Amino acid sequence: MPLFMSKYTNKVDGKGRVSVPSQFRAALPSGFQKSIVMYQAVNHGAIECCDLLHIEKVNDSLEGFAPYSDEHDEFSLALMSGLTELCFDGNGRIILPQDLMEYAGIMNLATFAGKGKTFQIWEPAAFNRELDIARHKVKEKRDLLKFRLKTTEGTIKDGS
Amino acid sequence: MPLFMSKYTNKVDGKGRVSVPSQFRAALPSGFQKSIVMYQAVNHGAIECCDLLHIEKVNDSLEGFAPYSDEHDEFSLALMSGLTELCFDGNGRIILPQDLMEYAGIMNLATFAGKGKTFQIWEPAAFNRELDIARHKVKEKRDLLKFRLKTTEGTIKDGS
DNA sequence: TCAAAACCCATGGTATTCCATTTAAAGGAT
DNA sequence: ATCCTTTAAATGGAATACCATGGGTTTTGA
Repeated sequence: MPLFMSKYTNKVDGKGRVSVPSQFRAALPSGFQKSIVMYQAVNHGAIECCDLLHIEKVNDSLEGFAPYSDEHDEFSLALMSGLTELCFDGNGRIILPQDLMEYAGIMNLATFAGKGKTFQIWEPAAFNRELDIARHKVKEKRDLLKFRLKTTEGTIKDGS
Repeated sequence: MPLFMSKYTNKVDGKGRVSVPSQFRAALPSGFQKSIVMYQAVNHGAIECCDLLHIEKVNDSLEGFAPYSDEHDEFSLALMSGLTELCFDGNGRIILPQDLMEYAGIMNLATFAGKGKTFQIWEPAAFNRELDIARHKVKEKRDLLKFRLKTTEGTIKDGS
């Protein structure tokens, strides 16, 4: 499974265009390489991004709720209405929506930060601050991370 | 699988015409791109919309009830009699029915909000209020959402 | 006959596509 | 390792196509 990793800072032009790093584009699942989906990150002033396949899985999981239930209504509205699908132009660029740029405080530069199955887009200075904080948190809590091993059956169990 | 996502606010002209966002029209299943079906949202003062294929599936699911049972009677009547099918004009617009506009409190602007397999049409201010509520509910209930993984056989089982 | 709906065309703005240039990375040879 | 060549990626700007919107005209059906 290809993962989003490393970080890249690219320019945002007057139209709001940015090049998505080619490594990130290459990490998109086959059949889903035409676009990415983005939304406000829940815990930070940043843009969170993933591929459309990931969104389809989330949507499928909504079927766990009865179709006319309050929960289905609340989750589908809150999750799906906030999404934006952006297709790449011929050069691998997207146009950042105005509201998301403002939410993240992005002006002329955008930092793409890999997070594994997703990645984020930050205003560069804000990203550096947050990265610093995250590293300190990880130092404190490092013992909490446990490796999980995949068995051949595809199920998951705790490793040693 | 195409999904309705993101949100768009369009004008309603004097004739009650609105452009359905092109992204939503493009998300309609092939063979069902001439019209959409709408009805009063069950839980809110909003218009709920979907494609005709979706309605056919809902209708199929009514066969889970015995043909002359009370439930079959109640559900089929309640769900199907309130539906309105609206065809697009040459520019991708529909004419909102008067009663549904009043039910949703829509005057000059209409907000289209994607919900995955369906979407809703709201009076813009009412939508913003409801979105805020829905987001809070989701934060409280977020543990209820369980990812569901499709197996290669096409059946669905709970994942971890 | 009248109003509502369907159809048609025109416009302005926005988003998409295309091409040209610059910059950076990768590979080979000295 | 250094320099040069080659390729790919990122950037800038212009041309094009699409879409939302407004208005008008014809058709439909009550």
